[in-house]
Amino acid sequence: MTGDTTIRRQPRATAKQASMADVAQAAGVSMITVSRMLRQPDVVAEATRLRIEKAMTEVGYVPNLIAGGLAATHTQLVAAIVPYIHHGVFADAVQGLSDTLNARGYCVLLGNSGGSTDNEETIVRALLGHRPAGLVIQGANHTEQTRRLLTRASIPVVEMGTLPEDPIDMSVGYSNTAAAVTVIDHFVGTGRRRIGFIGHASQNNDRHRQRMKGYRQGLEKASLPFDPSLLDEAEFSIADGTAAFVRLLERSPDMDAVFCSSDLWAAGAVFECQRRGIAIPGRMSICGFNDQEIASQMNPQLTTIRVRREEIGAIAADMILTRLAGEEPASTQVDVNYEFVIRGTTG
Amino acid sequence: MTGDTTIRRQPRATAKQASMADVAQAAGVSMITVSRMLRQPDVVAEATRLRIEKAMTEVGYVPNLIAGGLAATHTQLVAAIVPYIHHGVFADAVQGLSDTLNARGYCVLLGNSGGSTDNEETIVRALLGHRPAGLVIQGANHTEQTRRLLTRASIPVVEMGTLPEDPIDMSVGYSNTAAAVTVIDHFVGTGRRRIGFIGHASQNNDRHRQRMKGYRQGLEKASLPFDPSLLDEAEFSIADGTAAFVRLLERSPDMDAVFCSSDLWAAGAVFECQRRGIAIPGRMSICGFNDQEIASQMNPQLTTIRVRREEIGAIAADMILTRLAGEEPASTQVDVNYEFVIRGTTG
DNA sequence: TTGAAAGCGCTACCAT
DNA sequence: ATGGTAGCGCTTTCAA
Repeated sequence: MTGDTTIRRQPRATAKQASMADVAQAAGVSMITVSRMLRQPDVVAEATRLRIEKAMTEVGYVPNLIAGGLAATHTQLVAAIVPYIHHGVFADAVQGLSDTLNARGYCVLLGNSGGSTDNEETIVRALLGHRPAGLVIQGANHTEQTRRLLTRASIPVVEMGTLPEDPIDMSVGYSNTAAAVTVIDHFVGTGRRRIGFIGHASQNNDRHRQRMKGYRQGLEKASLPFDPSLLDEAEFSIADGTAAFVRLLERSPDMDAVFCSSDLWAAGAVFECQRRGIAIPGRMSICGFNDQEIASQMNPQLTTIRVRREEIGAIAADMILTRLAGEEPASTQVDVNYEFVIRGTTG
Repeated sequence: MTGDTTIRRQPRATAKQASMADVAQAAGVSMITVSRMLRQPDVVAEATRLRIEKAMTEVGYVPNLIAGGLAATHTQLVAAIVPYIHHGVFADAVQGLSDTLNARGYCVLLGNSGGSTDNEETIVRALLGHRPAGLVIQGANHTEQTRRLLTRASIPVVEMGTLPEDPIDMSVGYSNTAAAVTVIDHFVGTGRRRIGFIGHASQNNDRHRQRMKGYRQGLEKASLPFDPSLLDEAEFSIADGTAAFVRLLERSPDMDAVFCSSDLWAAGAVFECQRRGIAIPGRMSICGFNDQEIASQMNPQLTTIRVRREEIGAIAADMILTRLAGEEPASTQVDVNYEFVIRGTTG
């Protein structure tokens, strides 16, 4: 709180960590042999290896990946950028990414954009500073500058969660538009005519924009009119879903179905119907998106679009890893597809 | 991509990223001036600064933090280790951590332990290799070797989510035991005598162990017998909560209350009661833990223990940051406390 | 206010 | 199978 100027090297006034040189000395070999043992153990003689291993535990050696990264001009880091890590939908993908990467000795450098493309640009720049070996980013909606940074970095990049028309590099996702059309088809097929839509407010959210597009396409297919009063928006919470649903109901009391671009919002709508005694799916048909756990557990169970998010993360990791191994992935634009899960809230 | 031997400075096939030297040259100053401009802009003359800034955008410079970290022997990285990032409870804390850290120019290096202390040790070692400036870790249950690694690293360490008896360094959390006692007191006070408990199977999960301890203390306080047939375990899902609840009910049909060490399990129990027509809270009183969003949104709303998880992450970040600034946090063992939220599932 | 030299701890590239 | 020598791109003294 005070002492701005005085002591400079106090914070890390610490016993130095053991370096590779220490290990080498303790094992009676040269540094490079230690280095090799770490990266290509087979090349080193059995006896030498044992001596080095002993020396390493003796001095408590933890390899300095920073120095290694500098020397090798590539790190063991993969950057992952999502809007919010505390949203289950993104966290699932990061989990899949992290698990796959960890198994191969890579670590995840995490970035949150907060759902803003400007923040995203800032965070991309910050992460790139750490010279990650690859980068995974949610969505395909980025600033021009972000795209430029990513291209210039000349590292493998994966956009996930969508199928971008103009990908930066690789991508893994599914068609949000097609998924939305599937939902509307189902509503129409079960006799619904006044179908509402709850999407996300942000202009930056390409997933929700595409679902909205699918919603409109679905209506057109069925020659149903597009009515803006059947549209509303929410943030990422159950409560917001409830609020949007309530507004919709006030504006359009004849609404007989609602497509929620998130299970949380759909759950909010279902809970509200229960409170008001609105019959589901008799009077109101409700469909969510994502197949988060709540969807299959609540009563009635939610009809929704299932997306295997951890798999998306894992595939993204594999693509990065393949490129880093100097190979080319079998496919650089992977469609993992979605699954329409019909349950109790529609019919 | 070909030419292995010919050209000298072409190790990676890519257009080289601009370096500080490039910026210096473009701006007509020495490298060190560029370096200074980045770290202490006030020291550099206005005119020089402008020239350098222009040069930086011209060449598209992204500072190499790896090189910087090596030279400065400390990085802009803070490691965060949680059991699973896709569990909302942990993701919330990481979000708070990440936001606070990002604002100060630090990035989060993420590690998942998968809930195993052995994995945790592996991941701690891996993350430490990147020489993070600090490290935040969930819980206080670690292997001896992990503790040793963390101590030897001589960086600020924060254990979060509990109040450890024997902290490695700093900590921020709350008393899981006291929270559990509070819940049992409430059950007893509302006339319950056969109180069940659903905890987590893992021996590595100290939070749940402590809640179990609180459960037993609460029973003792009320002179209620401890009955193992009122105990069951679950993994982290609503469905698991349902399953555990069902088993409990079969074993002890006279159970009149259940304390679930996670809102998800409590939700699973509530949903099951709804299916079976068991009256809540009349016949069955149910309490969760965490106050996740579902708790306040479902019908009936869940009685639970509220913990401000994002705040825990933010406080952890602040403690690390304070230490890195060479100061000592006002308190190194912070109790953020919990809040007992009584809602519709008990009474 | 700016600069020159000397590494940070490791790996790449050649030798042996 | 093992080692020597240069750097990787920056920051840290110390000087000017």
